[in-house]
Amino acid sequence: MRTSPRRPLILKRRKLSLPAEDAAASQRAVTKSETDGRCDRASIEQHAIDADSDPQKFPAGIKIINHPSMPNTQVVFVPKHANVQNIIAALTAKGKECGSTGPNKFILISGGGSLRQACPPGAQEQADTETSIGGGGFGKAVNDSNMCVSRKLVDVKMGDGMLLHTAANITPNHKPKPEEENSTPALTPCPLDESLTNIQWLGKMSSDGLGSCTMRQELEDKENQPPVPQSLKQVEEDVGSLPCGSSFTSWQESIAERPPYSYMAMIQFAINSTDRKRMTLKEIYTWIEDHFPYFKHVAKPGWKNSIRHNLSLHDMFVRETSANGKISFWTIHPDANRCLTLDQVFKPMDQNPLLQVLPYDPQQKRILPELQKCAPAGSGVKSESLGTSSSTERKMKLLLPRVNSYFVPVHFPLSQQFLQQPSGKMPLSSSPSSSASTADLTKSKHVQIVPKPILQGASTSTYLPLESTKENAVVVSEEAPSAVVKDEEEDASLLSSLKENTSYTSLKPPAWRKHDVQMSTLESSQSLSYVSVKEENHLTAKRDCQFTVLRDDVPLSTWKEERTLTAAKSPARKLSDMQVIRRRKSSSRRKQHLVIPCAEEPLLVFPDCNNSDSGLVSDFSFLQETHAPDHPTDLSSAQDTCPFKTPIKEKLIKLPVSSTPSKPVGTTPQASGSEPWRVTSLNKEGSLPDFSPVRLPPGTTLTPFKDSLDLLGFSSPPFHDVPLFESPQQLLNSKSPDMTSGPFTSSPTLEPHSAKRCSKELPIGNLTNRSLTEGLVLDTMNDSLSKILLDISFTGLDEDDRFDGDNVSWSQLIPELR
DNA sequence: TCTATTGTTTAGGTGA
DNA sequence: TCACCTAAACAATAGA
Ligand SMILES: [Mg+2]
Repeated sequence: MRTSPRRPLILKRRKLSLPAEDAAASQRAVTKSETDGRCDRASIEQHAIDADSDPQKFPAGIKIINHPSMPNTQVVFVPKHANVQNIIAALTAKGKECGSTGPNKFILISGGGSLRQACPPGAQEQADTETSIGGGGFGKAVNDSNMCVSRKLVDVKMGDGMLLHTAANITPNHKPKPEEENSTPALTPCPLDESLTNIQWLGKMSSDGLGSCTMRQELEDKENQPPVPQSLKQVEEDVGSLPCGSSFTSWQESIAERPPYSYMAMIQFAINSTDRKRMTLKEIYTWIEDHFPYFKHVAKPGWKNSIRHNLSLHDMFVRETSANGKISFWTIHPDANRCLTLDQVFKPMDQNPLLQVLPYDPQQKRILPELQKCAPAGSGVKSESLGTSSSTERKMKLLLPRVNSYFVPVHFPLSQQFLQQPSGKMPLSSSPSSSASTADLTKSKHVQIVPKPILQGASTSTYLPLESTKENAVVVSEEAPSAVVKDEEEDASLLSSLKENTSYTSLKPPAWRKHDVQMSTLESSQSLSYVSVKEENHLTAKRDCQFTVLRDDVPLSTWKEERTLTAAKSPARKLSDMQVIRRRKSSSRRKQHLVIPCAEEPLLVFPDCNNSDSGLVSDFSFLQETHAPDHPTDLSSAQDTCPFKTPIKEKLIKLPVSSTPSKPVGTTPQASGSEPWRVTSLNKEGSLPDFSPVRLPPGTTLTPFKDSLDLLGFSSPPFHDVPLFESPQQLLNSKSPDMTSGPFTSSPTLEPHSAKRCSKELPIGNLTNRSLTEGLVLDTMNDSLSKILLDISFTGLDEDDRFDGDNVSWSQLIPELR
């Protein structure tokens, strides 16, 4: 039935001959479940029974009663021994009874009682109250009369903050009147043929009842075996095992709901959830299963195949092996890693008004996960997806629009401190003479600039404006470190890293407060370094940086910072020991030759300004190491080293990355001996290789820049109308009017974030400008890519006595310019 | 040798 | 057309 993964799973309602079930047995079952002493079940049921002294009984002792307080809601008590068929039969029968006017929400309560195992007594009491009365947890049930989705979920508020997703609706788009609730079943037409049961969590289950977990696991090992449903109890246990006190999205709570993330996104989430930004395949499996019970309980085992497929297919996922070659770690290519984590994709809507206007991606039934945030723990914020069939119960607000823009973190090797604040706080104006208040600038200066260019054939490193409008543009290109340090400790730390994968760091409540982030030069270097500074803090990394403010090809300034690697804390360790072992393609099926660390890859130095620069290349280039190529082997195989080989991109840009006949190699002219992928990573539209799980539907334009894309051309000098900033202050005081009206202007907030090894993200110590982080999730890799927004903050310009307003010079800001 | 796991690649389908 | 999903073939590898 489910012919497409995008198609919601719908159980066709069938006429079921409800097997007569011994009422006594049913009652026994229920009673037994009550006497299991699991938290508040008895209380719940008792209360429910009190509210409805005549619960309807269905096969296997399933009882359905009206919710004591919630209209259109019924409580379904599922005895332990009831199987899925029983539940379906009961719901079907109930739905048939009530017809279109019947309750459209059902709260399923399993008789297993294991749900409450983890609940402390106090919490149980609370749960009892909330659940039975229906005011707390039940009250959160979404009851959107306008919702067009066919599924509604009812949360059962658990004692410790957990939410149990248990219910599904029966009648979509129908909000029965209260007086219709108890209508005689036989008297009303039954619309359930189309709708019953969009009960995904049931639908995924096979008809052969509830299999044992063990059996399921055995079969699950065979990836091509159909999934075996788990018992409700097991499911509930797993659900209950989710961390308490955290805010969960429905797919995190429910085994029924498939997470609205692509595999690629989930893999990124998984990998980025670790400090080292790497995971073994098994760890990825585990992480996904832990965070998305759907995959643990419902999804076919073939999802693992898909994971592997994605890992292999997408070039952003790079496999590295331990020094001994026995362990393969999957990492995200530093150029592609935006450090997407699960906690970044949702944020409380009430804390970011901007999000409320953010569009829903019509091309994705699933909400753009990367553009969403979830309510923080305990906030009680229930959200609902923006519009749509994805219809998660909670209100999901897009974090950022799927616009043709994204922020480019700019890493300044400044001795001055950085201060970043939400751009929305920034009274940036379109010109230095604007009304930007000094007071606002006192704390932070933001510059959001630079259109993201789409240029065909662009091949250089600097950003090009998409338009020759009046926008001020700052072009910043920076070399970012991209080395992956490997050493023998990898293996030793494997176990620990395995443990950390299950942490729920991503579930921490988003911090939507401003942070004045400061960093020293050293901190900057460390945090910016792709090497495992945190872990390998004996490394001190400097890197070449190029900072270019362009106007008509005139570089305002550039600097370079020499990057060195030293073994400060571990002198005994030689650099060679820390070489990245990255596989490259090989003839082997388990291909990918071992490659040298990125840090030692040939440096590609782009011209500071080049009309043909796409900016996209810069996006890569500034992330590259600038070491001299001390590994000729890597040089010789520059073509082969392109890790990005998404077929589409390859087809379009002929990236010489393929090791297969279907992926032509070497069709792209070598660009000055540099790694071609760094300079020719444009598809026909000039987009970046797609590292992003976020997709922007063609034609989507949320910023005014889009329309000016066609203004770009190779014949036009970049930043034709871009003023040249004489000073940082001027730069900071200037802002494109478009930006002020853009969707980003009010959103960014700061949140502590580990940013190492993340591209397009400005790590500042352990803190990262939230705006940058969020900006990273924007997909700029597709056709609609139109803009790059620079988010630059200069902290301390006002605090520092050395700086005197507009008198601040670049040389002051950048010591290298002196 | 067998099996399981892991990794790569191709192919086909679906929805927007 | 594209992104994404799913399935599958195939191979390398590790371990029993
Ligand atoms: Mg890959």
